[in-house]
Amino acid sequence: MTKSTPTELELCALAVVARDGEATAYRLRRFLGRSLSSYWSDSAGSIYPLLERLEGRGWLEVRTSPWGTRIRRSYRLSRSGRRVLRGWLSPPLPEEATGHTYDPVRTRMFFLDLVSPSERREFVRDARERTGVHLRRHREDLAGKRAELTPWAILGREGAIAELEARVKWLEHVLAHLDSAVGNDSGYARSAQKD
Amino acid sequence: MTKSTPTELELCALAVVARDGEATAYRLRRFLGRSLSSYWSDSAGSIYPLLERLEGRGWLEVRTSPWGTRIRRSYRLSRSGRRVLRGWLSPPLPEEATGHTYDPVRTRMFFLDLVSPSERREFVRDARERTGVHLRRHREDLAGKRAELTPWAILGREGAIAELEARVKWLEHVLAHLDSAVGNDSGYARSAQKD
DNA sequence: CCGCTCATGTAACTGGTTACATGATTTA
DNA sequence: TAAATCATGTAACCAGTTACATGAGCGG
Repeated sequence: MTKSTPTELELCALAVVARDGEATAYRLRRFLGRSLSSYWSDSAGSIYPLLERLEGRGWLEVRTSPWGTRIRRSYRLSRSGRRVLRGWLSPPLPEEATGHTYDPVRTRMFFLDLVSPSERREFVRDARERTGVHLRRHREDLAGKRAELTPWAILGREGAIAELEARVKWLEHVLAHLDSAVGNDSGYARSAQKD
Repeated sequence: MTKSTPTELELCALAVVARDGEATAYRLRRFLGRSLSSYWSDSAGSIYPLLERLEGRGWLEVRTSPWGTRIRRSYRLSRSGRRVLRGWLSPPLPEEATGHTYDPVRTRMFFLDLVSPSERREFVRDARERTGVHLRRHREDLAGKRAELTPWAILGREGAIAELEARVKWLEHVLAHLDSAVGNDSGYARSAQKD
């Protein structure tokens, strides 16, 4: 029936429409824009075509109403859209969805031997520092909004915090390793010349 | 000088070339294909144009040699490529790089009230189960290869394991919450009808 | 000489980004 | 009434995916 598997952004859009009963492109943009994650973008250039696409696939129904010289489009979940959404929230989760996520810091870690020991240390320290900032921001956000959040939003945020905590701990583990390991810049410098 | 910030895949390519001294598109593909993460793809359609692009920007130098009727292209890091690579591995890390990662399970968690309590439970149980499988796979992989890995590869893998452990713990926390919270299907069914 | 792996590509497509453009409504 | 915010879009571009196509070298 439906060929292409929907993207996460598309599914998230369906979920927002379902949660709110109905939604406009603008509402969806605001929702996405409020996210603390850089993964979600609220650019008009992605949202407007996306909703048209979902309507084209029959997952959303559009209701238009005049609005000055323009047209206001409000979307509701169709029956087949509901089905897609339920599938998204039901086992089995796709294989890739439960693996480790993509972490730019971790990727760089694999290649850290390409720079000098002192640069490594600075890199890891910086990473820990900045992750700590994100962590604090998340904790404050959760503390401040706790009362107005649904249990699911709270659990979700706790997940993000747990992930950040794990990363800080890991980076401290790396730092400890760096301090204990042999490695002085002069030794590196010699070998680096050769390459 | 250089307008567009390079993608992570491009930077990773530079790093692989630097690590190996020189590399062909095929070597890079194999490297990417071996990754346990679904983030990295080894499709020819991305790799070959990517290396051409990097050469066009002056970050890689190509050395061609005849190979039957075809041409073999081997890439080495140029001086400016080395500079870009060092920037990648030096503070300050970009803001987005140190935030929480994109986690498909967590995203779904925010919308879990759209399905019934029993479906929620099944979803979370499935997620925990599958994350556990990934975790075990990673632990085995690390145990098996530890001897042949560089310290950086080991630390990187430990980071992935730490992240997966944190997710399992979080999902168990969610599960405990589900068990303790009120929530029976009949109650949900009634309110779900209305929407 | 057959099949496998090593190896090199191309073409069509697509989802998302960036940058631009503008109308309607509310608030100070 | 001016500025801010709410709201709706478009067009050019681009990285990466999917699917296809094929040559080289080697072991049985």
